[in-house]
Amino acid sequence: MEKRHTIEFYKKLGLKITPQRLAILEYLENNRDHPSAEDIYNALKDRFPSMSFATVYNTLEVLMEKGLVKELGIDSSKKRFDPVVHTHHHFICKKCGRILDVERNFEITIPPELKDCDIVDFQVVFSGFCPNCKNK
Amino acid sequence: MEKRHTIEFYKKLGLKITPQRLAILEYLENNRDHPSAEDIYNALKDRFPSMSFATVYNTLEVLMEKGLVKELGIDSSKKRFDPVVHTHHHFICKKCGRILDVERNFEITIPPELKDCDIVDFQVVFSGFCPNCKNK
DNA sequence: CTAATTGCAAAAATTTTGCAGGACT
DNA sequence: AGTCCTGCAAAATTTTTGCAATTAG
Repeated sequence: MEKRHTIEFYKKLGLKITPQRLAILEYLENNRDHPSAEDIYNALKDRFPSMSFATVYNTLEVLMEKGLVKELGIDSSKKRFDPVVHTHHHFICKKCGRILDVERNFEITIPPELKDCDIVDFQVVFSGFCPNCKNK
Repeated sequence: MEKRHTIEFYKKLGLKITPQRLAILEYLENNRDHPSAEDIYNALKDRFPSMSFATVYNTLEVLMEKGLVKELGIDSSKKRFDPVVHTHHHFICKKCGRILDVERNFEITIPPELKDCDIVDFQVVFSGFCPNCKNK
């Protein structure tokens, strides 16, 4: 897969490169855990003890504006972020909250009751219990 | 449609009937706005000035345990609740947050990458702009 | 009478914001 | 140099919790 969260890519967008942002980019690159803001913060605070939530949220905000990250509303307890922005689908574990990717093409036609809406996107969300949780 | 949020139904589940709960039941009955806890609280505080969030959340909790209400993880800014629990799908407006029901049967087979998961449910979430917001 | 429920208020958890100082181009 | 970014702390939102008083069955 092509690297997208790179310095070059970032510079092209006219964004300033800071060590904190680079670390966030690096953390997100190819990340498939659908981290929350706190996950990102926790993952980086060792290397950047001064890292603040403001920076994490600010960077995520910028990345979302540039289309490099999507906010997920799948986990009702907190926002999760997905650096994989092409259309794909998800599974969420009702017990541990783990979110898995589902890379599949579902043939879905716009339903008639939404004919007056401007549909931008759709996604399928499966829910249930992940392999780790299903036998407990 | 059969009434489900009735006193009889509620009593059968062994739950105590209080005026507050009745008001919440009545508010939810046939509600298609996918209200948040605050929406419910606001809708009822005139009639029940002493109504508290504890009661709203507590009642929703109980209703969820009994399978009469589902928590939606569609609106990433807050939890929304749906008194319509049979399988159906949704559209959310990216601008105003309105959630519309989509009553359709999508033919979706469990994808291979989830073969080791215990899938309980799935739903399709469309997003975009509702009729009110799409031309602004 | 007993156990469940309410309301209040405090706390917890998550996200947003203002602003001064600092870093990037 | 000028603008954007960071970090801190405070605030705003949403949700949860403990507990005493009340109420339903």
